[in-house]
Amino acid sequence: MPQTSSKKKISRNTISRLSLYLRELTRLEQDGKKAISSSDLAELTDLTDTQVRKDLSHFGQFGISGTGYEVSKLKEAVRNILGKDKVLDVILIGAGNLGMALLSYPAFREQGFSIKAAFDIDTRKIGNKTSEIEICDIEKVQEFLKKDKVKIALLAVPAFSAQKITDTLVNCGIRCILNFAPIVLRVPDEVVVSNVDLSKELEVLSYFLRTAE
Amino acid sequence: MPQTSSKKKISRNTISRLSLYLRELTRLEQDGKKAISSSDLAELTDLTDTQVRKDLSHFGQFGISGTGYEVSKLKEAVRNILGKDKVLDVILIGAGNLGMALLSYPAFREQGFSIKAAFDIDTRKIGNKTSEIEICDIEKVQEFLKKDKVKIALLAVPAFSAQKITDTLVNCGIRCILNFAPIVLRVPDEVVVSNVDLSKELEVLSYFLRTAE
DNA sequence: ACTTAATTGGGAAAAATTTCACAGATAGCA
DNA sequence: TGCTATCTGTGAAATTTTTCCCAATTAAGT
Ligand SMILES: NC(=O)c1ccc[n+]([C@@H]2O[C@H](COP(=O)([O-])OP(=O)(O)OC[C@H]3O[C@@H](n4cnc5c(N)ncnc54)[C@H](O)[C@@H]3O)[C@@H](O)[C@H]2O)c1
Ligand SMILES: NC(=O)c1ccc[n+]([C@@H]2O[C@H](COP(=O)([O-])OP(=O)(O)OC[C@H]3O[C@@H](n4cnc5c(N)ncnc54)[C@H](O)[C@@H]3O)[C@@H](O)[C@H]2O)c1
Repeated sequence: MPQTSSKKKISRNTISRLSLYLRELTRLEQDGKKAISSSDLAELTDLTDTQVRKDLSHFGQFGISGTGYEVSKLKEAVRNILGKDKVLDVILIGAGNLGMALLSYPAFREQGFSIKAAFDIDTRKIGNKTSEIEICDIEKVQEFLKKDKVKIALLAVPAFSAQKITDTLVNCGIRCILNFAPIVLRVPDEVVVSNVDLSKELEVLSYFLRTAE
Repeated sequence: MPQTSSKKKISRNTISRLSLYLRELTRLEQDGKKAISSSDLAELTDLTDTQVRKDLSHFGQFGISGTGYEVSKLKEAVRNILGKDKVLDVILIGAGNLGMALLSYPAFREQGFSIKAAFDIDTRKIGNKTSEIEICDIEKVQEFLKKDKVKIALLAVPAFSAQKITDTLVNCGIRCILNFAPIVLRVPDEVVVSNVDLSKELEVLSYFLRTAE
């Protein structure tokens, strides 16, 4: 309702596709490519040229009729749309098998995400250090968020404790959660959750495998 | 075009939601709940009651007017729709940080997925054993798939080698790929790919964080 | 047996998303 | 300069997805 900005609402799928464009544009720039057409970008992302143009058109005009898009200019534009002009700080909750994989994934930092802190409840893990990040006691997360206004949390704890932690995080100012636990989190309207649900993905594959036969 | 089965095409999103229903129904059954209404199931999955009923209606009539759904009956029905009446065999390609997390995740087996084999190219990893699964030389994957007709692969290799491995896997009969590498895979029409793209998810959160301000 | 309340299934309407189609812009070349 | 190729941006149309709505069904209470 209080849509502060003047823009119309953009769907999550549109934003997901922008992320794909950004990835390809980054590669193209590294490869020294100067210009690209919507149909070539569509080819790279397995979409259609009109889809590409329509997606971009929600945010402005970035191309030149007859010529296409300048790679580095479009890349910057998409980066800005996605809010990647600044480094994006995140915290990690749960340094188990999955959490540790996330912590030691160098591409996050390269892509402008910075894991500022990691928290766990297991005393055997607290104090360990990986990739410059020390794992802290989950009890300290409240205190941490009072000082460091991180807005995004990666949630990699077991399902049974995910909701409780979520409530704490939201209370401490977390506004976005990337949730790996197989549970539908309850959050206030202003908090955004993305779910990474591997069982769901496998079941989708299972369904299509079955129906293809 | 050659739509073998008589059914109309069901969207991926519908199937994703069925997976959510299945998860909740499984919990409800474990908790001893006998019956549930579409609106209660919607509440649990953060959807609407009409969405739940419409999704199910594509596959038959599972409820009783005025009463709702019998939990165990609906659970079985959804399980069958998703092809989970049989154990689903998968292989893992790439036993790095992420691959090892997948390998040691017990919930997959509990949910009817079975990792039959794991493959890597790194000689330091080949021969190691985790959760009863020995990591094999990737060179052996072709041979393995000749004997074991596994149809689903979890692909957790670096992006630069993902396409090449994919071509091999598809040649050897793999029909579904759960891809963790940040790349759009090229596959023939009959092969289904699901992408788990964490950077994409984070960028979606970044966008919504920015626009919420 | 009758009434009331709850609930499904599915056609119809509404909303959202994708695709179509084309005017207008640009570059290359004769 | 004029012609042709190409390509964008965007309303309009088509398609897909979601929501609305209600007749029909069931259970429970009186
Ligand atoms: N590992 C996988 O491949 C995989 C796949 C799909 C989904 N998941 C999901 O991801 C989540 C994490 O999986 P995992 O394999 O890393 O599990 P894990 O058990 O290895 O790690 C969970 C970690 O969370 C910590 N923890 C528990 N309660 C906590 C709390 N209240 N506060 C802070 N930390 C807490 C534990 O000490 C542990 O270190 C789970 O919800 C799991 O279902 C994992
Ligand atoms: N770790 C994360 O948190 C994370 C997050 C997002 C995406 N990803 C993606 O998931 C994939 C795996 O990530 P990771 O962190 O496990 O990387 P990793 O480097 O730890 O592991 C990759 C593994 O693949 C193996 N490999 C390389 N080429 C191979 C080949 N041709 N055949 C078989 N095995 C091969 C390597 O030996 C290594 O063991 C990557 O594409 C990465 O971009 C990882």
